Amino acid sequence: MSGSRGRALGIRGVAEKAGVSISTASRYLNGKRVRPDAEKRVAAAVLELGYLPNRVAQSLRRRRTTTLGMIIPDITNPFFPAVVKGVEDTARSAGFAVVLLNSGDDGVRESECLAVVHSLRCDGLLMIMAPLGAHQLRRRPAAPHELKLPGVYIATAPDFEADLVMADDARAAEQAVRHLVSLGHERIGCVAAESDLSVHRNRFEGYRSALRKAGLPEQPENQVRARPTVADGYSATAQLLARSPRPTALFATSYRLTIGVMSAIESDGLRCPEQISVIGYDSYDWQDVFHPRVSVIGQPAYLMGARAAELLLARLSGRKTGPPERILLQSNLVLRESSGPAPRS
Amino acid sequence: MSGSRGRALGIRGVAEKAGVSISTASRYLNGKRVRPDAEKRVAAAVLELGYLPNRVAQSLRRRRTTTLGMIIPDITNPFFPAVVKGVEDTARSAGFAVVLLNSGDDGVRESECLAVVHSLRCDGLLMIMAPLGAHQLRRRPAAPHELKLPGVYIATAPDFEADLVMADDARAAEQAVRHLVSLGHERIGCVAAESDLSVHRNRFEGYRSALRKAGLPEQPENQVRARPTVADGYSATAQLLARSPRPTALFATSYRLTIGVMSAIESDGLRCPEQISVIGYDSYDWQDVFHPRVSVIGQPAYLMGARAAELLLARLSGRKTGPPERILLQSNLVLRESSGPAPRS
DNA sequence: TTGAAAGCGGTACCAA
DNA sequence: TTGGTACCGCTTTCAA
Repeated sequence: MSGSRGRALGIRGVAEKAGVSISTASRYLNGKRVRPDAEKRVAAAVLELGYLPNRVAQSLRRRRTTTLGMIIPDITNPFFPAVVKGVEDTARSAGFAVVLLNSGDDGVRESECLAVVHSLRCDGLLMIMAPLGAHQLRRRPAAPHELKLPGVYIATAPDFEADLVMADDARAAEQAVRHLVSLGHERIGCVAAESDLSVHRNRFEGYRSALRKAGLPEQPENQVRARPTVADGYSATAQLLARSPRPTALFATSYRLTIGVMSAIESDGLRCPEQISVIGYDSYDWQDVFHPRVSVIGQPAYLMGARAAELLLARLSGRKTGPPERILLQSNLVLRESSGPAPRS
Repeated sequence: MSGSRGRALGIRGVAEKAGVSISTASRYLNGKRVRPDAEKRVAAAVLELGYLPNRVAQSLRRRRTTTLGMIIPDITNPFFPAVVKGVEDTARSAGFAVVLLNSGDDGVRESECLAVVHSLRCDGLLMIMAPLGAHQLRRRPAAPHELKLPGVYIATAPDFEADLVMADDARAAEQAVRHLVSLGHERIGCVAAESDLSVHRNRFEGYRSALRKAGLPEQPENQVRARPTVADGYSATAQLLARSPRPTALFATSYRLTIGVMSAIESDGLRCPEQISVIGYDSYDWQDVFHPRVSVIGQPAYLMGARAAELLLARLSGRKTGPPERILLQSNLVLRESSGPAPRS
């Protein structure tokens, strides 16, 4: 009746009830051939006892846990859930469970997370680096590659060779700004995340590159860096808006910054896109319905997670060998209504 | 130099290098008293070897994994990340890691998740039930309480006694609708999640209760149920809006439904709140900046996760005993601009 | 094919 | 206090 009455007996109990040796039970459970009648008896015993193998014991013996660690800055940032989902879905299809750790945008906590993953003996690691203090990673506990822990980095590249899945940030940013240029904007500001992560550097470079290619001046006075929070995005934008002449378009390099930018624009009583255009980062369904409908660069978040997990799994199974791979996924420009023609001066 | 060169020797290696027995090394590592010089030598060996205890082995022997399973419908629904964070933060402070599983709103997958948690021998379970097919939970693998797996439910109550952390959905919904009434609305529609989960039932009941207490008619023609997706929220709302006379206010019982409702309203060319008011569910920072600024009921998501984890941890440690506890947390009505006076007919 | 037995890396009991 | 050792539950030789 019940699947787990009394103390769990383990495989020993199954073997006894089936009248076979532990070895035979184990073999059956692992899909190896056993004599037909034994097969039936073991199967029956398993069912009756509601037996589920103890993965802790399996892990100890097999020296693999079929478990993946995933370290992310903060699940509360809406970009991450989709990549986590991508990871989880593909990991689970392969029988792997994932342990999720939030580093809290903090380099030292990130190191602690790494220690947990190591201590748990996860077979592999999916890592999205923290924006602040990522350099800490180079201290003890060591970086993944020093731990010889198979790992793939997501979204942002570490400063050593490693498997990596990232979006084409520079290209996408450049395209976004080029679009602004094509709309007639000449003073294009940038509210950039203050971070030494490659993601953010690349986005900023994409912005500058677009300016350059368009023959527009460097305009450092229209660029400002901010910690990637709504509040800091707001004040950074307020600064920019105070300039005279002020920019007619703004590019924000992260989700929270985008919210901050829009908020500051509204506070200033500016109409978007009539008086000022903006293109932000990361795309969500609510943006299709709330105003101003903000134009953004959308990242293939789910896919990034899925591809990263696939690569890691392939590495673990030995299906894939060779030098570190770098997978570049395409972002796409989602044009909504916050980007319009430059106002005539 | 390196923390993990060559094959890991384990505690055995530490003991050897320190010139003590394995037992002594183990004792030291577990904070028990050992003779002072041994203490120093072991500490040095640990450092030099970069030794980190193998939690798999510890778990097998101690029969506890210091690991929590957490099953949620879909991390991609923005309500969940905050509760996950609450869980993770408090779990980690207590030395617990959390394994995150998405049930995908699907009852049978939810059962599989449960099997994984069981197989992994997680010490406890945090469960947010899936909206669809939750009844499946009563099949094999059994429900948590049948597995004798300590667990606390979050957000929605199972149909048996269990530790539980939930928001005061009925009260909050009633308050929201009462507010609409106080604004002069009489035809108040409800776009309710089609689900037998207690969360959703309670919200709907809160709505009806407010109507009743206000002496307003039942108006079933203004109520519609929809699967909790943006698309279904949209079409359900479209239906409601086609009625004549149409409702002057709408209450949506979930986040995605709220988006769908706003979208349908806009498609109909209705101005909100001038022509129609709405109060939705779940509060996010972007709602303060994008229009219409939607009024919603905000749940204490992070706190729900944190309290649930606390309770579970207390249960595991034996600090807390006794009958199932039911923790009720307060939601709050966030009035923004989508709720205004009823239009004069 | 099958069963006995040796571990996997720790913990904890027991005698010294 | 310390060291020797059985054991946690399962996998995997190895010999029969």
